[in-house]
Amino acid sequence: MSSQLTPTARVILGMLRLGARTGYEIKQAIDVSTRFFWSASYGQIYPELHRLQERGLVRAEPDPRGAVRRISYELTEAGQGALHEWLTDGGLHTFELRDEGLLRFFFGDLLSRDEVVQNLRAQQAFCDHVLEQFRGIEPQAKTGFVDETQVYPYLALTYGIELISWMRDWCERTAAQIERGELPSTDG
Amino acid sequence: MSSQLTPTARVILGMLRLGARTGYEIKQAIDVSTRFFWSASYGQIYPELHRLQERGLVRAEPDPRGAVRRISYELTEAGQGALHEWLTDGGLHTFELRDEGLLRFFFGDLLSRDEVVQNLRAQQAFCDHVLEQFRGIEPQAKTGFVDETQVYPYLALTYGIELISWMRDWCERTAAQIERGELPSTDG
DNA sequence: GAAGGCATGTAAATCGTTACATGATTTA
DNA sequence: TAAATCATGTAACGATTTACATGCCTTC
Repeated sequence: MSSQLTPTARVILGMLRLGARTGYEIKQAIDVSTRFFWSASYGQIYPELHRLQERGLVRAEPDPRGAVRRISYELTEAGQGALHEWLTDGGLHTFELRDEGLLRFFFGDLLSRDEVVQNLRAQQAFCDHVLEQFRGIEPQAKTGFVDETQVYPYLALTYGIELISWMRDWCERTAAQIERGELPSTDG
Repeated sequence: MSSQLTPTARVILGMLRLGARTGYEIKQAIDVSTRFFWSASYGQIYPELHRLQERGLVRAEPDPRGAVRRISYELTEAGQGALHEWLTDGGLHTFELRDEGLLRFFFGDLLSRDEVVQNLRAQQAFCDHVLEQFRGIEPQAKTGFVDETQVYPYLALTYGIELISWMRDWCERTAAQIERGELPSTDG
């Protein structure tokens, strides 16, 4: 068994350890960094913070910054232990992909050549869109998302950029091949 | 709005169109093909088939092959229409990734250099494992998963092989860089 | 005759998103 | 003063996995 931490607990503890303090800050950090491979919504974050507190993995205290009601969290010893244990347990890890573009491509035999090409162009455009988002994030990532002492978030971003670039290229290459008639298509 | 079809309905209709007949056959087809980017379990497939029948997208009839109780489905006109509509609606499509290895890497600043390298090696081993599975599928894919007239399922498989190979390479490259000390690490 | 695969299904639990509700503060 | 943003939360819904239940058929 790999870890007692729920999926959302894993990002939460990690983000707290990197310097995020409130549920709101955790969500912000996720939205500019891990959301492409590990997302979470308020509907998960706030209840999970309560559960983590009950389990003694985080400590909560009202945060007096400004006058807005705000709750700050930090890891307890047990929380740091659980986080480190998860980060180093060699066990099997979640790897899930849900790619509707690829599913459509898989069913390409049910489409005309033109329709397949159109779908590939749409996927390519989607990749371009994601790459734009990534490049918008780059400056923040270089100086650290949560505070300025981290380097791995930026490396993870470059991974994302290279990966999506590869996908984009594949779409382009494949669409071109189909247009040139190098790959068949059955019907419409 | 992209499509009235639930995620599971999309594979089901597609697989039926490619030649699968029963819920069992659909599940088998998924498990050797789309499951890496679009999976489904019996707990979804059977209820969804009932719902699709109620909506008039599939037609059911008892299948007399052998003596085992067995229910065959085929697409109705409406079902074929809905499938084709989904396959060609240019709208936004689901693209979701959940990658725990990458999340661990993202939190690499919380680990020692050695621990990060170990994680990367584990990810690399995971990629090797997936590639083995893919290569085991290759012969079936060449001759078609559901029947022998399709070519796109095989192309989707080669996509998967190239993609995972790229990931594997990245793990290797990055682990080597970290070992050579070209990338820093904060702590343990 | 036992084991394993074929075949269909349900119930419970988990996980996750979306929409909603509330209220304070900051900025235009 | 209106709009946007900060900040916390809940309820409803939808999607998915897992475990269970059943029974037939084939092979050893």
